[in-house]
Amino acid sequence: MGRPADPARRERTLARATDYVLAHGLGGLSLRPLAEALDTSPRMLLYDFGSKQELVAAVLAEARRRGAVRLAEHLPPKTGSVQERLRGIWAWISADERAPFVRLFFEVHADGLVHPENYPDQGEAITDWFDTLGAAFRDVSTGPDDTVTPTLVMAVVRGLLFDLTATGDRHRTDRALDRFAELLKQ
Amino acid sequence: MGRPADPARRERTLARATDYVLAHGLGGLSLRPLAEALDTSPRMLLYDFGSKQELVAAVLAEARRRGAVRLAEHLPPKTGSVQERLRGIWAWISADERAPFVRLFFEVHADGLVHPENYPDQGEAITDWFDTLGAAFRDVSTGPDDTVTPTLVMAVVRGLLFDLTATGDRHRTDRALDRFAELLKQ
DNA sequence: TCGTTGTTGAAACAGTCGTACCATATACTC
DNA sequence: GAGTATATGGTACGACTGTTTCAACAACGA
Repeated sequence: MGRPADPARRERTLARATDYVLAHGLGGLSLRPLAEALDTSPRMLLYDFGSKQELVAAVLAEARRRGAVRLAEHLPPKTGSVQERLRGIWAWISADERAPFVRLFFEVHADGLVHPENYPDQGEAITDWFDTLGAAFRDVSTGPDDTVTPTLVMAVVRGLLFDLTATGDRHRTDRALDRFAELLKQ
Repeated sequence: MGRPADPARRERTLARATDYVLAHGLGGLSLRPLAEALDTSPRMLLYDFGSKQELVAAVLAEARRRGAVRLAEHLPPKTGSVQERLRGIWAWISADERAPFVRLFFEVHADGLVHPENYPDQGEAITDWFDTLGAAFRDVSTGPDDTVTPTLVMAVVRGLLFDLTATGDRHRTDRALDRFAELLKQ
């Protein structure tokens, strides 16, 4: 009895809110401008998500879900040399289309350093790449439980992403990755 | 004639404000709490710095100045193997005492990605390590103008710092750096 | 039609923000 | 003392924040 609930509205809003956050960042996020960009009202955002904090949590979960999907779509190729695979990962993650994700990634990390209490699973966001990467670089690992190789590979990727996003120097960062690939081969 | 100006007050305030920002981060910085912690008033902060934006700029400049001094005090030892030098840099930069600097570093970078217009010299903060590092790792460089080696070394350090600050896993990150040092030696 | 449940708008609340204005106090020269 | 420049307190403004409150409307079953 009574009017039927419309769960699709929340999903629609969540999707568009995630777009908005990816485009504008988390830092200055405010309900009123967000609502206006989404053709809704702060009233409805709170109605659907309870509070701003819960909305942000939902948006971050959605962003991570999207990232995982995109990654799964891309990673399959396990063929080729170590260099080719490494270059493939770098080319993908450093492409302009990934820039909003990368930006949000860095923003969340930085905010997590100041307010760790808001990000109870910050560590997982780092280490959950390891299963995937460990498999992709099994031939240069020291063993099946080797976490050091994925750690180093991801550190290089993240460090170069940091450099690239700050300096915009594509040529230099590309060459540094090539250099690392050569070192790894030996 | 008239009351003499007291430039020392501004300097004192700047020093304490920098301490405060290093302790509390840039994100939620607000004049009133800052002033209270510094035993002054928002009125005086604006009197000395003109605006919040200029205050922040002054604080960031001061923080960078301090970091450069600390680095200069530490780096001199150019002796030892590549591994020893690399481990020395890592041990120093990843020490707990450097945590506030590292945190602010990541925070500024993330904010710079969202508001590039506020950080006209973001790139320099990355590349001005190169002269120092290029000299320190000359023996593994391909030439005197090699920017690839410093780029890769700093990427590893920053990437592992990212990992360490997010996961707190000292053991794994230390071992990853050792692994990189071995690769670099060959 | 009525009761019930979900949805939505408008407005207000209590708070914080950076900043400006106005008066006053302080420390100096003459 | 007067004159003058710096230093400071107090206060208020206008714009914003997340959130709440109250009312109305919409869609359904009985």
